[in-house]
Amino acid sequence: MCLNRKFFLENADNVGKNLLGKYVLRREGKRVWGGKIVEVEAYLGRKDKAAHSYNGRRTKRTEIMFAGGGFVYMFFVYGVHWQLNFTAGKKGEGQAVLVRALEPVEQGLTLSGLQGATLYKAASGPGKVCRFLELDGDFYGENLSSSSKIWVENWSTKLKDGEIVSTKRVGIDYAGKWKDAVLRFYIKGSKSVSRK
DNA sequence: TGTCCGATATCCT
DNA sequence: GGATATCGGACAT
Repeated sequence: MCLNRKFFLENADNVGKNLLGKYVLRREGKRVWGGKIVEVEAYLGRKDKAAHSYNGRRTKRTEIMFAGGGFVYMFFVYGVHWQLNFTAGKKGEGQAVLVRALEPVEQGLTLSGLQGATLYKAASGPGKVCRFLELDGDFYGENLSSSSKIWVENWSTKLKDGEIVSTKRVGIDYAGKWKDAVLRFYIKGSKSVSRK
């Protein structure tokens, strides 16, 4: 079943944890592929110095963060990489969840001949997620639904607390006290997590 | 394990 | 016009 808007209306830390084990799917013509979400980070919006929406900053780029949960927020970093986020929370809050890593799926879905380490590392980082899913700025603002080119399927049972590892977020040294906030979550033991 | 650095969209002055 | 970025691959050590 495709996750609906309601799923994304909670705060980003809850949405992030709930997304672990769910499946991001992509469709391009007849080809359908995707992966299990195994690593995420939450950005809490206005109060969170690490978030692009910190202090309510609204620009062309951040605007979608304030639309409420359930939209795709794409942005570009380091001159090379796109990043996939899902907006979260209520309208005006500026919350989002960064999708940091996927385990590519094979069952009934097309995968282009990847196996072994190449397979489980194909989307083991936020930049690689976008390369694997063939996402770029054109997906900015996309509505997450099964009639779209990107959506999230709820194929798994809820994870137990013991299966989730929580840590600080990555690459946000500029964020003052917020750089130490425990808002990164990943599935314990997954080979596709970007770093231990 | 550590350092280096790409190549550009977006924001700021 | 200038600075910076929610990273990843390469190569040295």
